[in-house]
Amino acid sequence: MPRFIDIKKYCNIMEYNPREIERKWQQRWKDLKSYQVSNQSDRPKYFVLDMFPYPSGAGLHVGHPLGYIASDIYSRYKRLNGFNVLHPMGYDAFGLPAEQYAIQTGVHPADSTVTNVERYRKQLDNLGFCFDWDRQVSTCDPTYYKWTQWIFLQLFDHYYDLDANKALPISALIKHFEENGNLKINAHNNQENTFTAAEWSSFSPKMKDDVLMNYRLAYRKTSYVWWCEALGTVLANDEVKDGVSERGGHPVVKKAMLQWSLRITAYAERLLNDLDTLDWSDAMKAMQKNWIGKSEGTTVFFDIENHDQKLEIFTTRPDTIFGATFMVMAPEHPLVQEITTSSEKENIQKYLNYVQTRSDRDRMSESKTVTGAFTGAYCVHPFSGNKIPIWIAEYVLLDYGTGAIMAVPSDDERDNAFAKKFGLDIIEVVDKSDFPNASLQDKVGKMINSDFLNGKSVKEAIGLAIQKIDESGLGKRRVNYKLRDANFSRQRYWGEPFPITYDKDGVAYADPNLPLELPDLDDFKPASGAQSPLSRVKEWVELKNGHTRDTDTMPGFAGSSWYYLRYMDANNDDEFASKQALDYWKQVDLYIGGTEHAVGHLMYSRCWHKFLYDLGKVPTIEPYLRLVNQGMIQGRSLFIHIKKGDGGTRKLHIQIQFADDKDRLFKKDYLEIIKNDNRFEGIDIDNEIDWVTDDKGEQFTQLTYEVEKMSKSKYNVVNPDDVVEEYGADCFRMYEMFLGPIEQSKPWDTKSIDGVSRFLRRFWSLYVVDNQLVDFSKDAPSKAELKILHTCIKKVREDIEKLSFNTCVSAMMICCNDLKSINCKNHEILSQFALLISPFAPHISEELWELMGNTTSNLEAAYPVVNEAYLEEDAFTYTVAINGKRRGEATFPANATPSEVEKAALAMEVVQKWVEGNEIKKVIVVPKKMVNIVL
RNA sequence: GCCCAGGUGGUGGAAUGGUAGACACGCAGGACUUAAAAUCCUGUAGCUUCACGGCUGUGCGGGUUCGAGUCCCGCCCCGGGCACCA
Repeated sequence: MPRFIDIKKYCNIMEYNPREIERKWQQRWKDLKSYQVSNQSDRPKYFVLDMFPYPSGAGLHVGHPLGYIASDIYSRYKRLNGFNVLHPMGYDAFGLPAEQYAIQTGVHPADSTVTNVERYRKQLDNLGFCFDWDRQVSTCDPTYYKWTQWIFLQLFDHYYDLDANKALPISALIKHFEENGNLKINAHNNQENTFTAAEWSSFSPKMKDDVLMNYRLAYRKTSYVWWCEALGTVLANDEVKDGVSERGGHPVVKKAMLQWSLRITAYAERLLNDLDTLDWSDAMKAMQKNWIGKSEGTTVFFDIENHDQKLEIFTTRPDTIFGATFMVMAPEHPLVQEITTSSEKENIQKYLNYVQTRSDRDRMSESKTVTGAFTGAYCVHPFSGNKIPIWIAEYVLLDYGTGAIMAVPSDDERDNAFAKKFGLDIIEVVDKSDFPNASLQDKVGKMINSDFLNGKSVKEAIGLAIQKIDESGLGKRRVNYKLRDANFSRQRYWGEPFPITYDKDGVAYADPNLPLELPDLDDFKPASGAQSPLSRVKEWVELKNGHTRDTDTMPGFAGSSWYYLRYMDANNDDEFASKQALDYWKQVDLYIGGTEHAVGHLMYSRCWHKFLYDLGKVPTIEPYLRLVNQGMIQGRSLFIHIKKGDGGTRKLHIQIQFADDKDRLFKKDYLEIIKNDNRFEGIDIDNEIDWVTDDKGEQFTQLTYEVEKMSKSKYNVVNPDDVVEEYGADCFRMYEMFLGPIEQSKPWDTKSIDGVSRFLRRFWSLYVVDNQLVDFSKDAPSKAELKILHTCIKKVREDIEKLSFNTCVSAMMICCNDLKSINCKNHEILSQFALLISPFAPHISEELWELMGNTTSNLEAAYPVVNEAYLEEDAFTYTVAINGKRRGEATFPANATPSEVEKAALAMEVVQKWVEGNEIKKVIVVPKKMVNIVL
C-alpha cells in the first residue's frame, strides 16, 4: 500500500495547540471585559484576595503564582456557582529596593516602578487570571496614597477610650481636659503626669501638643530605633535579622530619634480576642497570639530599706511570693543609680559598662550565660518582713512589665540559674510531688512554706495572693502584652509623605490638603544627620506661613494595611471607598498568601480595620475571614564539585539550564559558563573537576542537587514565561496545583510537568480525534458514563472547597482515563467535563466548550452539580480478613445483610483454609467495606 | 529552650480508625516506526517462591482496638515561628 503524508497533521487547526488557544481566549476575555466586576448585583458576593506583591526588578519566578493560581481557581469556581466574585490585583509599589536602585543608577523610583509593574502585569496576564484590572491599585499612586494619608490623619486625630473601648476624636479628649484635666479619663496613653482642668488651660500650645501626643493613636515620641547607616534609614524590628538589615545585610545600630508611632497596643485585647472569629490555621493564630503575648498578673510594690522609693515589680506568679529570695532590676532601670550603696558602686558601674558593650546580637546568642551584679540595697518582703537583696542583670528587660522582678529561684528557671551562680537562697514553695512530669514553671502543685497560702493549689493561691496584694494596697492586678507600638517613620524618599506640618515651636498640625504629593528629586541618598532625602527639598519643606513639613515618609505597611478596601471601589475620588461598596463587599472572604506576613502585615492590617470600624467607616470587625498560607515553591539548586588540595571538595552553584535531565554538566557547557563567571577563575579544569566520558564519547561531570529558596543568587530560578511558552498556561496552572497540597513547601521540578501535559492532550483527544471533532452522541448518557462523571464532580467540588487542588487534578485525570477506556462520545457528559475543568484550565475549557457548539463563554455557565443517584453501587467488594490480616475479597450485593455477608464469607475457600482447626471467636462485618474473622 | 507543622516507594504525593502507596514522574519490557520522537499497552515497595502464595513494611519504641499511616504515651529527625517576656 502506498503511504501518504498525513496532510491534516500539518495544517489542521484542531490539533491541541495551547499557546494559540490561550492567546485567543485571553484576547477575547479582554475584549468582552469578561472579568469586570460590578458593585451592584443580586448575586451573593465573594471576595478572594491575594497578598499584595512588591513589583521587584527580577519579575516573577514560578513560586510567585502558586497562590494566585489557587485563588484564581477558587474565584472561578465561586463565580460558576452563582457568586459575584471580586478577585483583584495590585502593587505594593513603595519601598526600599526601588530607592536603592535609584541611588545606584539614578533611575527615578517612579520610573523603575512603572517598568516593573508593566512586566509583572504581562507575566500575570500570560497565566490567564481572572483579575478585574479596572480595580488595580498601586500604593505609590497619589490617588491611592491620598487615602493612606487620610487614614493616618484620622489616627492622628483620635485616641483610644478604654471605657467606650474604641477610638474617639481628640476633640472629645480636649473637651474632657478642659473640664476635668486628665484625672478621670480612662484612655490608652503614655502620659506620665496628671493635671487638672486649670493646669491644662494654663499649658502653652507646645505643652498641650506634647500631652495630646501621649494619647493620639498616631503620635510622636523619642524612641530608640534601628538605624542603618548603609541604607540611610530606620528599620522596624522585623526588618532586622541577626543584628543586620534583612535587606542587604548591613550593620545596624540603636539610635534615639523623634519618630511617629502607631498605638497598636491599644487594640491588643481586641486583636487577641477576635482571632476566635476567624477561620485561620491554628499555627497562624498561635503566631499572632505569641506576638501579642498577653500575660495576666499583678504588680507589687516592695519597700526599699533606707529609701522612700518603692520597687515595683510585675509577676504572673504572685502565689510564689514567699519564695522570692532576691530582686532583679534591668540594668537600665532608673532606680539603679539611686539605690546602689557606695561599697557596690564600682562593681555596679563595671557591670553597666559591660552591658553597654553588648549588642542585642551578643545577648541573644549567649542567652544562657548568667551575669549580674549586687546593688548593695535590700527590699523588705511585704508579708514575711525578710530582707531581700536587690541585684541587676541583663536577663531582666526594661521595657517589659515594670523592668524589675521578684526572683523566685524555686519556680523559675532563669532565677534558679541566677541563684545558683551567685549563691542566693532557694526556698521551695510549691510541692509538686503529685506531678512528677511537671517542669519548674508549670502552674501545678500545693503551696508550702507560704504562710496564709499553705495547702492551697497553685491556681487557688494565685487568686488569693492577688486579692491579698490588692486589699493591702501592695499592688494591682495587671495585664501585660509583649506587643509594642509600631514605629511609623522612615528616613527615606520612596514612601508616603506625612501630611503634617510643624510651627516654630514644634507643634504638629494636620495638613488637610490631600494628597500631599512626593516632590520630585534627583538625588535619593539620605541627607546628613540621619535626615530623610526630603529634607533637602527646601521649597517643599518650608511653607509660607512659617511652618515646616515632616520630612520622613511612612513605612511599607502603611499602604498595605488597607489596600483590600480600596479594591472595593478603586476609582473613588471622594472617599477611600463608598459606603455602598463597603456594605456590599464587607470584608475579604478568602485570603491567600505566605506566612512571612504572619505578624507584620496581618497585625497592622487588622488594627487599621478595627480603627476604621470604630469610626463607623467599615461594617465588619475583621478584614480577612478565611486565611490560607501557601507554601513556598523552592528551587532545585545544582552544584559542581571542585577538588581542594586537602582532599575535600568545595561546591559552586551551576545555572540549572546548563544541566541535562540527569543533572550532568557537559564539558563544552562548562567552558561556556566560565567565560562570563568569575567564580570559576583559577580553577584547574582537568585536575580539580572529575570528568566522566559517556557512551558517545562526550565528557561530563555529575552535579549534585539541594533544595533551596528560589533566587537569582542560587542560580536556580525558573521563569513561568518559559514554562508557559513550552507547555501552555493551562498546563502550568494545573501542574503547580498537582505538585501537592497548597500549604506545603515543595521543590519545583520541571521534568514531571510532562504528566500534566500528557493529561491535557489526552483530555483534548476526548473531543478531537485524528484532527476531527468527535461525532458526539446526543443520546442519553449511559449509566457507566454518568457514574464516571459524577464521581469526578463530587470529588472536585469537595476538594475545591477544601482547597485541596492536587487531588482535584488527580480526580480529573481518573475521569479522563475512565471515559477514554469506555470510548465516551456523549455530548452531555463531555460538555459537563469540559466545564468541570474550567477553573483549573480555563483556556482549553473555553475552546472545547465552543467546539461543542456553545456560542457564549462558559464563564456564564453553571458549575456541574453531583447527582448522588448516579453514584449508587449495585454491589460492593468486601475485603475478607482473618485476625485483621487481608486474605481475600468477595463481592456482595448492596442490599446484602451483615448476616448474609458473614455466612457467605465463612463459606469461602480461603476462609475455610485459615479457619480449619480453629474456633471462630467473633466475626465483624463492616457494611460495604469488609469482613474480619477473629480466631 | 518554647510554640506550630511534618516524617509514607527511586521522586512528587493519595488514603471519614476498615486493611497502604490513588494520581503522576521515573524506570523496565512490549506495540507502532527504516529509525527516532510522539502515542498506546504491560509491569514497577522490599524479601521469598517456578508458580499459587507467604512474610515484612507509613521515622523509632511501647499502648488502645477485631483492625492503627490515622488515636494515646515516650523518644529521634527535618522545616517554620518566637526567643532571657517575669
